[in-house]
Amino acid sequence: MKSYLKELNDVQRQAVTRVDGPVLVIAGPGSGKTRVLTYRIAHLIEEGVPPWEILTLTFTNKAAREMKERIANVVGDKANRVWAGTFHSIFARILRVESDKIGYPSNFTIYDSDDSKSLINAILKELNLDKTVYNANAVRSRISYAKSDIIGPKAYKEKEELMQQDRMSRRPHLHTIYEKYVARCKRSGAMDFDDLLYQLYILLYKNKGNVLEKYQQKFKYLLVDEFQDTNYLQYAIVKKLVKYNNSPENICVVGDDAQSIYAFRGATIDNILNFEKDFKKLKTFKLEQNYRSTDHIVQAANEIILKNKKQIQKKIWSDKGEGQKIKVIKAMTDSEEGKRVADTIIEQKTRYHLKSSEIAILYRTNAQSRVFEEYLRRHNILYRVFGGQSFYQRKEIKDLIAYLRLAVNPNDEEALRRVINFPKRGIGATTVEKISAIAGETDRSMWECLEEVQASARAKKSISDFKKIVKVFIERAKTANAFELASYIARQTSLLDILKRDTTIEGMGRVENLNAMLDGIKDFVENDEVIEGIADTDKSLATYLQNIALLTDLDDDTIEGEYVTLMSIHSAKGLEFKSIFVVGLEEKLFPSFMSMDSIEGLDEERRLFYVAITRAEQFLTLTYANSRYRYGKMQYNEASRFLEEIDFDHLEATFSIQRKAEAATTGAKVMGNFKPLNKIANTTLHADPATFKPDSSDDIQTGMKILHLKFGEGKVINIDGSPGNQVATIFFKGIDNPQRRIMLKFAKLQILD
DNA sequence: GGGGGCTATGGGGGG
DNA sequence: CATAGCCCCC
Repeated sequence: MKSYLKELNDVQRQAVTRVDGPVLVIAGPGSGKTRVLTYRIAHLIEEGVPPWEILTLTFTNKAAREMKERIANVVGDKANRVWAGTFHSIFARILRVESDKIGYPSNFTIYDSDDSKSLINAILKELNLDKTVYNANAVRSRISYAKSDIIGPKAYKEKEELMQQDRMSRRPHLHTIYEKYVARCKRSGAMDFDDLLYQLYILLYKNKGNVLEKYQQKFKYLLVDEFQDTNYLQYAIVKKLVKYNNSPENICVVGDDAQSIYAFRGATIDNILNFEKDFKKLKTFKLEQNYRSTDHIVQAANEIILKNKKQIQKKIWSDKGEGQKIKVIKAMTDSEEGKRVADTIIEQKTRYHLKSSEIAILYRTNAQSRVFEEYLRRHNILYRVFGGQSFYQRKEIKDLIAYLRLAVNPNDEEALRRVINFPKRGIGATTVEKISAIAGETDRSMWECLEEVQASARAKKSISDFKKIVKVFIERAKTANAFELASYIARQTSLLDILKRDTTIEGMGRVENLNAMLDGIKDFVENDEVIEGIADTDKSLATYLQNIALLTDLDDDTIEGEYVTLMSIHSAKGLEFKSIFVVGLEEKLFPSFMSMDSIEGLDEERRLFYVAITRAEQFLTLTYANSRYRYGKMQYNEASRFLEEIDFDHLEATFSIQRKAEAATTGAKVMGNFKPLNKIANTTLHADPATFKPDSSDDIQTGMKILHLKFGEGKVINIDGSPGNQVATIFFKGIDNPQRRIMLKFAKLQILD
């Protein structure tokens, strides 16, 4: 047996060595999914498959990069020639080569979501539609859904169901916006994120020049990671590539329905379910052993996911021992939550010698990071925040990028609008709208009709000056490399000088950012390492721009070191840490108020919670705050229902005792919120003064069941304070504020057992 | 056309 | 709280 096969368990090995025909791997968290994928690719190569005939599609660049590294560990340099990347980046690469077949230039611009939104807002204005009703985000997600279901503007209009929904949500003109949006992207030579998939599908579907057969031949083996997060469109493309007459159907998909957390961008679990129908010769493997977490964590995860309706039956298990119980921290305010988490991190670092890099704080929304940053800074703990605004979304960076985009593709309207009057050159909103109107009437890009506008002599002069400098950029782009051009533009447009005038700390940060951007471009140009095969050796500015459009700051692995990781749960998927803090476990925050009104929405939130806790190897801490600042207002929150869904046995004593008592008085572990008790339960044992015999306070110890003359039966949770002044924290079930602090030297307590 | 200051509004996850 | 949009004045 090949040595790498010995590193696999039986099921993993079967999944790796079954190379021909369709394979589905259902992989629970921590079950060695990446190992199976990478070893499978390595095995294919060892069996003689040329690496460039293998296509691996992932969701993040990070996953793709990691996979290549791990394949290289087994097969060496050949790993570089495997096609491995995100759906978006691989498809963008193909579209760059084939775009002429669907009427796009090869130097097409990729619109990010800000570009899409601003285009939608421009269209709303032109159509005179109320932007509170036609909210740009809502419109964008509607268009995105349509594309993900392969419904173009024309088909959209003909689908009565969709039109009905739009009328119901008082957005009857949505299809018009969609139609205009698509037209505007086209005439700008731009594709949004969904287009990278949608247009590739169109390319394969139209099959001009037998481009479909070309890629069916090219990619003999296909692998898809995180298959549960694919949408209808992605699956349709995959099928186009591997399902045809006499196809060997060499496709392997890996996924876990329980970790599907991207329904909001069109992902559907149906793809896993349909997979079995679409590929009759399918062989399914289930990876159920968890190699990551200790048992309390694994079992808690199992219990939680059971609450969901739809799922593929599986039971995840671990042989790592029962491990630590899950700690629950209840804080009064968000600020206290931050403090207690920082304190706990210090404690874990000293008591268990955890390194910062082994710890992560995970939250539902990126906005929650601030308090944790504050307290970590106070404690001098290094941290790094992922997500939120990425480097390339900063204003100063986007401004420079907009000029670069124009130099590559002057039809790019969003770029043009962004910089036509920045820095100020006297082309105001009125003039821009006039240009836009001409463009709309004649269906050309704004760039093409710049000088046809009726305006004051001064405005016309400004416009022709603007056109002149952009033309210079376009010319230079043909000969100069990306770095030379970018530096030239930064100087010529005085972007850098303007920033330098701002001497505030933020202003200086912006100068640094712009310089860092220039350095980044320099790196891109000067990195002349040529990797044989398909690896990117294209140093053109167009390629650079398309690359960075698809980067997130999760992909920035240049910063290495000892820091605590702060990120959203979504971006933590696929990662693991010794110690995980899942924070902000409150109703309306997690689960999010946006998802609370439907079962499907709640189920997805629950899967998200499942993903969150299964990131932990040894320590899991769940926290919530009674009140927190949100949108500048104080909000009062109940603890998340998800906390209730974990069996008490997996929780640390304090919290589980409290919860047990509450469950006893409320009658059940019902779904919903647990509020402070306000009734005295009739089951509570009250002390009878006649038979009450207090024991000596010196004998009271943590964990004892005791009887108190006034409060009744209780359990000692903790004893602290200096000798002679000891204070016991006792939980009395069935009274208001059940947790009481009692001075032992005065207390009259009878020990029950 | 440009700039400052005020008010209203939205508010999630990401490629 | 952050941002967009508006009004007003230069």
